[in-house]
Amino acid sequence: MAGLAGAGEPGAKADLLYAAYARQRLAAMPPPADAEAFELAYSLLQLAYLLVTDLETRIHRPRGWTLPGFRLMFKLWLLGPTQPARLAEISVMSRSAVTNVVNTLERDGLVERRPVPEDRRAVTVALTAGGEAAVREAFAEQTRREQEWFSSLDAGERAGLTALLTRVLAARPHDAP
Amino acid sequence: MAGLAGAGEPGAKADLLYAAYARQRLAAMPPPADAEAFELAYSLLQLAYLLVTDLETRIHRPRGWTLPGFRLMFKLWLLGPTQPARLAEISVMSRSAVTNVVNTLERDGLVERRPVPEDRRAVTVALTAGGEAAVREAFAEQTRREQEWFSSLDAGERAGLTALLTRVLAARPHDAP
DNA sequence: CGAATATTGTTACAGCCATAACAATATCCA
DNA sequence: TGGATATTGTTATGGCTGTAACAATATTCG
Repeated sequence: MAGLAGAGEPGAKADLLYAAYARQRLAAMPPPADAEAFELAYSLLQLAYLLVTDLETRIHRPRGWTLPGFRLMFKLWLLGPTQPARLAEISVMSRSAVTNVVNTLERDGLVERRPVPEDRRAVTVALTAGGEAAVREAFAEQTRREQEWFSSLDAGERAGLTALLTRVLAARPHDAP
Repeated sequence: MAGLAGAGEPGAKADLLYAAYARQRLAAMPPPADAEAFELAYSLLQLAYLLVTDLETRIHRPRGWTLPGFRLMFKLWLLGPTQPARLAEISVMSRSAVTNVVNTLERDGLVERRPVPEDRRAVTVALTAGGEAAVREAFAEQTRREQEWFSSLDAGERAGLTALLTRVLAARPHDAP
């Protein structure tokens, strides 16, 4: 507590001060406490959370859209009309989550559901013309903003970061999603 | 589409196949498309999402808790009784989100709200005995699981990954959260 | 062929998150 | 001192997420 209370620097971010403090406290604890594991997981989750929040509030919300909606539309943009079950699989999401996102996108005229003649249970989700325009517009802005976020790393460092993340992703625990 | 349709390997994860396909498609597009930026942001967000989902479903939900609830209790464990506004600040969350999480934790007897004599608007959130036991238990399990997730990297690589993430976090855009 | 099983999409429910508006209280400063 | 301003926590509303249950349809296989 005392370690954090000081926290004097004017531009200092509260989340970084907390992380440093937590790391130091955990380093003084016996196992299973693991200061390195904490710091890695914390920085990963925190960076992802901040990036998501930033993209959401800065790019998508002002247009009346959402980041999950954009990510789904982006997949449709690359893949063409796709069934919800397939979208859920490549997004590693539940089918009901896909249903919800598609509902709001459809309500706003960005995608449409089409029946599948060969399978009367199934449905295909497709971008409308408006949806495609929305994807193009948001995609350009989002790319620009992502570049800003990682501009503190040079190209080699960015490649190294991507490589490490990709390796962890590919080697994820066998009983993980 | 054709590039993804094949996707033959039995153990292949659909999200990784999609990422590889998207990267390849973007690489063939003119700017502002940026395949490297996409791959970096995608792998970061995807890894964070999968890790969060895994911790949530494997560790916290089975005990009737949630990951956001745990993260808040963990902060209380390190910091002691803390005001919601301060928790919101170090979590980079809205105050209403803190209110919601505290509500369910309080309902389940894991934390309690205490009035602050010096400021009649304010409140302090504190762990109960049950809450502290819950934190200790979940903390040990979560640390173990995090170690599993990153076991494909050696200690030096993990440190390098942490360093890169920390740098991006510290140098985040000035107008970002 | 037909019954058991699997798949598809949806709904109901609960939790988290954000924004906006609010009442209560505290602080500032003219 | 007292009115303007700021802060604190909560509520309302809407979107995303998961789990579980469901009806409709497809597939499997005895």
